[in-house]
Amino acid sequence: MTVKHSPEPAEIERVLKRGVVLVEKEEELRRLLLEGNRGEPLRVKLGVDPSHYELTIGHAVVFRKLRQFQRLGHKAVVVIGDWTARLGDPSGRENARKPLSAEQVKANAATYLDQFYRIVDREQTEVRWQSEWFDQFTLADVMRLLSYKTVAQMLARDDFAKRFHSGIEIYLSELMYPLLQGYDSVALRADVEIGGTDQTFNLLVGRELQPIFGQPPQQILTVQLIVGLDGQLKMGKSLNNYIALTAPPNDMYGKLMSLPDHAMRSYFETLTDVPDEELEEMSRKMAEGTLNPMVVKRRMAREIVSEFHGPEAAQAAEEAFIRQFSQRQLPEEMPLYPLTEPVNIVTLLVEARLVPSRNEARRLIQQGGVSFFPHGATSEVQKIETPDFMVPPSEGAVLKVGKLRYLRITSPSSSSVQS
RNA sequence: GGGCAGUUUCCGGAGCGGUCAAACGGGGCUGACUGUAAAUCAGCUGGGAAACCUACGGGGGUUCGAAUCCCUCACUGCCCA
Repeated sequence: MTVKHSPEPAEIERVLKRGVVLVEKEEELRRLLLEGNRGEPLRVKLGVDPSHYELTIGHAVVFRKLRQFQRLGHKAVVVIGDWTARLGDPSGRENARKPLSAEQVKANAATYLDQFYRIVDREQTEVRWQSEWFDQFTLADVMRLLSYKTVAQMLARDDFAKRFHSGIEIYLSELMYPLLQGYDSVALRADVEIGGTDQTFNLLVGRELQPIFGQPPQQILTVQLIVGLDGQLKMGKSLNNYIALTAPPNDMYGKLMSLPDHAMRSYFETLTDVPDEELEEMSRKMAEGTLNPMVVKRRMAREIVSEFHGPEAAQAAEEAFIRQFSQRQLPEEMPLYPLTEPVNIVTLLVEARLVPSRNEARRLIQQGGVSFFPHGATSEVQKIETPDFMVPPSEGAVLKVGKLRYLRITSPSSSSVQS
């Protein structure tokens, strides 16, 4: 692997600006990217928290940035934070987390990397584990590390400060977190570290630690965190406002369409390669009222789904979306449920797992949220008004619960004939 | 080491012996409107057909009856040393 000989300045600017919030010493990083690092690829570090493995498209923002570095010929260095996972990332968190078993960490890391390699080039990636160096650490090493930072410096970090002032507990182990993560940069001789804006403090600690250990300080670059489906809070699994990185195309498309308009710009910037000039123009036209935001959002959804699943899948997802939601037709794909004899609606909804409890099913019926299409797409809609309704075992009949939940009835005999 | 305050349903937070599955807000869900947007309006939001069961940090008690009183254990915050 070699560094690109004459990297395009425009490409470099894109790496430095697009979706980026902060570059510490931008000039230095630009120079490294332009002139190279004495012929060596830069080692671009990303810390991975193996207590999470269900990734969201929010993670993809950082991954894409990493890939941009790779395209310039640089090397991704991934650190699996098996030690820091035991402390729990204090970022925006309130409760201590249970420590994970070694096997769990390993399994999580494997799942994480599978998803990671959907975006980042495996060949240009080096994977390392914190335990490689921290298992060797002695108490003396720990003490030395602790002596480099003061309490006041640690409390400068805004989430610590907030917790401290509002009387929420902060464990000493949590205070170690930035130091351990920072030391990773030393162990790896990182040239650059990237992360979300919530990692800024941790990245800076790495930068401060390296010179103490006789290394040049890493450059740091943070990318925007995208907001979740609610349009307010950052996307996260615990907030249940996320789109999974592995979400199937139709699901991903639909969720993207449900984003509030104001979130579109940052999604475009961080998850697509649509040029800035085009984005400017779209913003302008929307402000003038000559361009319908819905059209823009479709473009956004298409571009992003295409990033993860390719253009054909994106196109198909768009068509399915328009059929189902704009034209209010039934979706083509839905779960099947075999039925041989009439079954009570409440029982069916629970057994088909469309609803978590019988009370919930009854509530939905009472609220007019359940409807029935006796003959599938071609038939009339029938609103179910009583929990005593019996669902007939008619092939192709469809149940709709709320806006998104569907079930198609099949009769086992006929489906076996078909197959 | 000592003193004080606290631990409530998904989250925040009321409740201070029965009328508590628990006010209110947030979130979520359903419906109306719509561009599956935002905003808005209305309703619902432990399980069970019901009897009733499970829930108010853990355990034990007092009482006809406890989220509410007592003891104890655990955890957290604050103050003094």
